Amino acid sequence: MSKQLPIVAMNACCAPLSREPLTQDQAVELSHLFKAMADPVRLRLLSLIASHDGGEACVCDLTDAFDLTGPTISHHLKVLRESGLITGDRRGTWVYYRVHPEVLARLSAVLTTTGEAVTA
Amino acid sequence: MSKQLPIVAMNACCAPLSREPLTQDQAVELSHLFKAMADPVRLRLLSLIASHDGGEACVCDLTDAFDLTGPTISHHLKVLRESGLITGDRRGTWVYYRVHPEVLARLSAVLTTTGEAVTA
DNA sequence: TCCTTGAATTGACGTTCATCGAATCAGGCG
DNA sequence: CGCCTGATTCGATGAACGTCAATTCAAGGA
Repeated sequence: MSKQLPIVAMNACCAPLSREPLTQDQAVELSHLFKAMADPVRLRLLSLIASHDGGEACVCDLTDAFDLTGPTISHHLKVLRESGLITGDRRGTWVYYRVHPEVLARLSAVLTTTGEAVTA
Repeated sequence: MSKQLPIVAMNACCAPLSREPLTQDQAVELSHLFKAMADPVRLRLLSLIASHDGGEACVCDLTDAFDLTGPTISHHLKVLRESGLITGDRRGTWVYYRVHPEVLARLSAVLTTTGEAVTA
């Protein structure tokens, strides 16, 4: 399920915000990523996955960390998945998620205020 | 108008996402900032202001860059302002906006995937 | 084969959000 | 003072979003 990188994630994006104005297209592209992170539950999911041992976490672990129903967690994971921030991988009964570090790094680079370029 | 930094922006935030799981409070706090950037218009506003000569831009310039009405631009600027990403400063007839580089830098640091710490 | 457990999908409901037109506020100038 | 221009606020409307209960799907084990 969803092994490949969504297109949106790959060409995201551009020079640092403070360097030159974003084009309309770049802004739309970036907004999808920021929208995916614009929710406390998804931010915690992201950090739970990213900081988990082995760089991956099973849905069962994630669900326990919240006071929310399974379907809701599943929904948020889908949003993160479709934005290209994470990938899911079924192994037997369980599904494991891991983050795409390059995408996170790209976003980090876009927000950079110093002249530094972050090579992914 | 709104010269001081909103509280939300100042203690945002924390170790990199990949280092350790965010607390509920940290996630809520960060989500406000990401929500403010989760819109193409606001991203372009932010980059227009940040990359403008002298680090500031007048609302009149900003409005011209979009196919949107004045009130709509004003609304987006308010969202950015209340999130702590920018400040507005009235000088005579015109209002000039500039970004808070520290806040952007903080966000960038949170998304960092390498072990690097970015000192603001 | 059937049943059980983990995860995703569907459909519905209430809330939040982007956008606009109209009205209002803030300064400068005649 | 009265007007004009730039910017914000207010109120309304339609779309997008977060959440849940119920259902469906996937993979193992009896």
